[in-house]
Amino acid sequence: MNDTFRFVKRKIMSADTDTQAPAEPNDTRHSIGARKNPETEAAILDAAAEIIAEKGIGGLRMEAVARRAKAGKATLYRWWPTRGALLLAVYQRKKPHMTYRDTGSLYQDLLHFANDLITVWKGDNGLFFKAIIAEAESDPDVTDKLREYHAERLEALCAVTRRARDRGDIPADEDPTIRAEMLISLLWQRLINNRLDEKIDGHVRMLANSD
Amino acid sequence: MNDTFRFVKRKIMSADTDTQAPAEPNDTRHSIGARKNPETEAAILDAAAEIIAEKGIGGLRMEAVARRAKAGKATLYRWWPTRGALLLAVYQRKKPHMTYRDTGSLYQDLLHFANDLITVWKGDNGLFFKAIIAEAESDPDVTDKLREYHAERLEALCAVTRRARDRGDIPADEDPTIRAEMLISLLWQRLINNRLDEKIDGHVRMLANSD
Amino acid sequence: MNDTFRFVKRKIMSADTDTQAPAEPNDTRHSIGARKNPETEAAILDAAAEIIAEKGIGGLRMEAVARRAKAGKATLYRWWPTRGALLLAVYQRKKPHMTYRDTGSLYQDLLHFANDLITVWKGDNGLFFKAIIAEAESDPDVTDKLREYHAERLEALCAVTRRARDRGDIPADEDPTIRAEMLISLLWQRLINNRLDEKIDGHVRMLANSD
Amino acid sequence: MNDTFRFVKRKIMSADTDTQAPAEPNDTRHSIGARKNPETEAAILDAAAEIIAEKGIGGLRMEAVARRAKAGKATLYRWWPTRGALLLAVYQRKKPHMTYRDTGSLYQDLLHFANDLITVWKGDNGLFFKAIIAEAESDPDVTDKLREYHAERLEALCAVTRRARDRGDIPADEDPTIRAEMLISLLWQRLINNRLDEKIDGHVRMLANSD
DNA sequence: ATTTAAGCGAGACGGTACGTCATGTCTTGTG
DNA sequence: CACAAGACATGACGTACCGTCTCGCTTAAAT
Repeated sequence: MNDTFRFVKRKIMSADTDTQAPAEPNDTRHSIGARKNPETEAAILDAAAEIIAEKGIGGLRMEAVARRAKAGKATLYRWWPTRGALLLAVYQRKKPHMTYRDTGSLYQDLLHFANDLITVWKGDNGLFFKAIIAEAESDPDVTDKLREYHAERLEALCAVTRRARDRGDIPADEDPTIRAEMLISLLWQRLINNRLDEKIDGHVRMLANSD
Repeated sequence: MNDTFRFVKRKIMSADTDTQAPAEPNDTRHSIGARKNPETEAAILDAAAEIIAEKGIGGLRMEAVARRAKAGKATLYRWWPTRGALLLAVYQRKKPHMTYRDTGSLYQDLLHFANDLITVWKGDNGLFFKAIIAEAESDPDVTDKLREYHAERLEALCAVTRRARDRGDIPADEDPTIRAEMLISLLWQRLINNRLDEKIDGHVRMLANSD
Repeated sequence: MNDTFRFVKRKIMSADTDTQAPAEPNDTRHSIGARKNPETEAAILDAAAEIIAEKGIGGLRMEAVARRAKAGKATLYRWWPTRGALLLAVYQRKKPHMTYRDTGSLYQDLLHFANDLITVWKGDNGLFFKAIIAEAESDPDVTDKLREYHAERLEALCAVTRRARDRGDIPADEDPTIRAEMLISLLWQRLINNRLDEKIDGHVRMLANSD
Repeated sequence: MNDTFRFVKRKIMSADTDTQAPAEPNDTRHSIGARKNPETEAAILDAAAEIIAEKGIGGLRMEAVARRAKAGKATLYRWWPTRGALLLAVYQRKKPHMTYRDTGSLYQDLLHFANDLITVWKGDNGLFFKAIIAEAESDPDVTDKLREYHAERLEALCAVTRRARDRGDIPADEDPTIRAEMLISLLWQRLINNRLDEKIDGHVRMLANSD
């Protein structure tokens, strides 16, 4: 077999009205071999986060993410095949780390928790969390993840109410998850209704009252 | 210019009620003069309700509504210019009428309310309400309407807690909206997390405990 | 049914980095009702013709046609669902009208025909015809159409050879399509091999010789 | 950054030999040092030939070739940088060896040649040759190669017509390439139009007639 | 014997085009 | 003038290939 037909030559495309403009071919990212490029991942998650922050989850378009991240759509879909997956990945990066205090007073502990969460949610995080709630309506994966978040947060807050029960601040026969779930539910509702600014100390006091 | 070369190869459409239903071509609705035709409105809202029930709110397409209702898209957009507006109109027609009992016991009253609402939500209504919550994330009109619903329900439930306060079942200095809002928030959270089946009597008992 | 939910309001999109630039919304074509818009058809066929003339059939992209014609892709696909269909429609518009002379000399008649066709093919028409030949390899519709073209041209040219046979210029028992098909085949081969410039009078003379 | 949220929902691929064939994962080919591996070359050309035979040249994808040949895309592009180059290499391997007989009768010689070529083309070779004609429309290298093939075949067939002229079977002053080119052109046209089955003896007889 | 250099399978990457779908606007013809 | 019908420009969808790239490896030739 000879090499008669081996001729290396690339067709040069003349700059063209019809073919989509390839823009300037400057500092584009490249493959780093047969494995995921962390720079690409970061660029995509950053882009998605920016867009969600700007327009909410309803305005999150996969194309727009790829465009802003200067990534190919195939790359985007390779790692995050649905909008929900992308949304969750973004949220994961900025998931707030909540601290749960132990002041010896249930009222103080719950109030601190509530105020901390409200503070966090007044920034971008609230917008993201609302987006996840909205997406959960249609994406079962997001639904599951949302419930998982809820369970985690509930469990953490239960440590507070359990301490209170051990101290005798709330009835010994009451499930400590009850008051924790009530508080978290209240905060979800306030977030959804854009009512984070309204006062909650009355509610917290009610929850902290022994009986 | 003749059409010699126009030959259309149409792909076979998957049998889907909305996608291409010619149905019976008789009895088409017509204009009834220079005013809105109630038959048209009913047909559209029915169609929308059916589609939401079948595929959820994420599957609600204006085109599909028009097609199923045998209505023109222009007609549809004339009266319900956004998906949210249509959604709200549909919900308006099937909004549950809640009854608030007066048994003389706060625990019983709240439990009845909660169980009634849970029962309602386990049918289509819950799906619709979740859809509205999701849509509220991106449509300010829906957000407003959702808050309005919440306020209405809250006010109605407050009648219950106010009676309890008057009876002395809860502290006299406590805002009666507090326990009402807590209960409603709990139910929202349960709806969102698909946890309507879990028990709530412990929570209600806590809310009904006086001091 | 009240009109509580009827609120006409369009969301104004802020000019945006992510959403594809909508360009200037100047003199865009519009629908003219529930029927095909001839302006649109013309714009699309013009655009396709230009692109083929510039880059050949291999460079014909449906997207590029839509872009240049300022037409939607859906519109394009509605009327010309394949590249081949579009190609044929374009060719139809510029199909050369051949004239077949009757000089009393077979040689002269064939030579005129050949030179006329060569002249036509040296312009865009040859490029188009080559494109159709190429497309026929993969698109059965184009294959059929190409054969049909061939048959038409053959039939027309047969009138010339039939006259010659009646005159006794070629054997009475010879099928008149034979020499016609030979000449056309020769010209096809010359077109495909970019050899239209090479002389053909020797070939024509051979075909015109009685026997 | 963990991968908690990376969950890939892969669609079920339609069973297609090229699309995702892991096949036996053993005995992978390797480099044999700083030179081209003949096994690789064979595997690639075989794969390409199979695919063309199955789906035609329009269905020839570089990716599919690499996949089926279990070769890296870089390897493929290193040696055959364009589809046309690959196509030509494949054709080179199965290029029919034509025999040109000398029966002493021009009619018999031409008829044998024509029938031999038709027989060859009715197998895969015709498909390949049509593919090359199609590809020539857009790839100048293929155009050149095609013309070269044509010239070779023409020259070989000219030996036949030249003998006939020497015998006095055709006019002494006629270029022997003329009848050879006519016959080849006819066969090309028949191939392109899928008309290889139609009879050609009338045409050949005309070409064999002396004066 | 060790270094160097290239071939090789693998597959991620930035892209472009595909063909389909829904959007919201429009213009018709009918009643 | 409301209405059905549906064409239209727009743009996102998710998929498929393109041609380039880097990786980690294998082997043979050069040192």
